Amino acid sequence: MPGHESAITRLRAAGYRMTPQRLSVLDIVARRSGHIGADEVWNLAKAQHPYVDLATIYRTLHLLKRLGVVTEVVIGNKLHFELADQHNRHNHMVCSECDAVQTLSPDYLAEFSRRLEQEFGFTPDLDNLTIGGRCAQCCPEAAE
Amino acid sequence: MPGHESAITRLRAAGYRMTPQRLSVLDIVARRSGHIGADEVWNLAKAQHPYVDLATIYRTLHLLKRLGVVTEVVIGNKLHFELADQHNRHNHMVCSECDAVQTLSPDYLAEFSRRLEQEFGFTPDLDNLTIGGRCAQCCPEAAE
DNA sequence: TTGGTTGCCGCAAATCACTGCAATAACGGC
DNA sequence: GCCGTTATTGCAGTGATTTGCGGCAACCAA
Repeated sequence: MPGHESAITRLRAAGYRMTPQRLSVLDIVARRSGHIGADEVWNLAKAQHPYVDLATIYRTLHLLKRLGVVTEVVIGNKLHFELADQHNRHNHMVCSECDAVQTLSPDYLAEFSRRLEQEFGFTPDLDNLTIGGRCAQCCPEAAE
Repeated sequence: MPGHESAITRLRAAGYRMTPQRLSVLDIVARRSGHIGADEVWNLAKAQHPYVDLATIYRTLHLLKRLGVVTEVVIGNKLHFELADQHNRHNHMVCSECDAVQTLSPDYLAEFSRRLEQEFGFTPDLDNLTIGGRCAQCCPEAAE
């Protein structure tokens, strides 16, 4: 529930309209602690509002992402989203074998990010950065 | 042309068979300096071998990626591939606005990678890591 | 409240990537 | 060179996400 007001304000300020569909999506993502798949958002949204289209879910999630209200996590071949909490920013490490997700403090990326900006003028989108690789359990090293 | 031999050897050593389709894909990616889209690989492959299926292209590219022969670059919502050159490793920074691609020395990520491995046992797949963000031209800062 | 503007939604189709399965062909052994 | 084993291919879906379009409704101004 909290976070809605500021998100609605931000939406309006940017010239967007508030609709029941957008409220539903916002509410669903906000209630969930942690990431949630687009399909799951859709299922929950349909319960509140029978004829919501999946395309609307995606468009809304992308809009909220652009506004910085939610962040995107790439897990396997699916997109997940979670409420962007300024007080608890974090990145994700996703295992390409087992899809396990670990969170990571952005402090680990601060120095790297600073250099990209200074040396290349490139502003990395750290909020939505997912790092792929192998977790400790699936690491080839552990298998041998 | 160069790079084929070692790739073929590696394929055989791992118990895979060499087929005309795989040779085509390998040849196409090797001739191209820089990244190439899966659809473009397909078009070029069809010229050499009329009935190649797109599924075969994807399967072959994924196989070559697993063997470390090619690396993957995510550009927009499409996958691109390029020959993995051990003497010229690099990462990619892709602008989410204009899809411009810049290369980046992996040195920038070395320290970061080392910490992930030491502190979490997580082995990031740096060879296939694409960093999204805004390039200098598209950066919001530059617009204001 | 009403009317006009214009952004948003549902629908359908397109796109890109991937998978299951039966037929095919590569490769080692004879 | 021929044969059998079995990895690989082509084909025909399936899954996830995106886009075009016409109608609808949120919002602003009067």
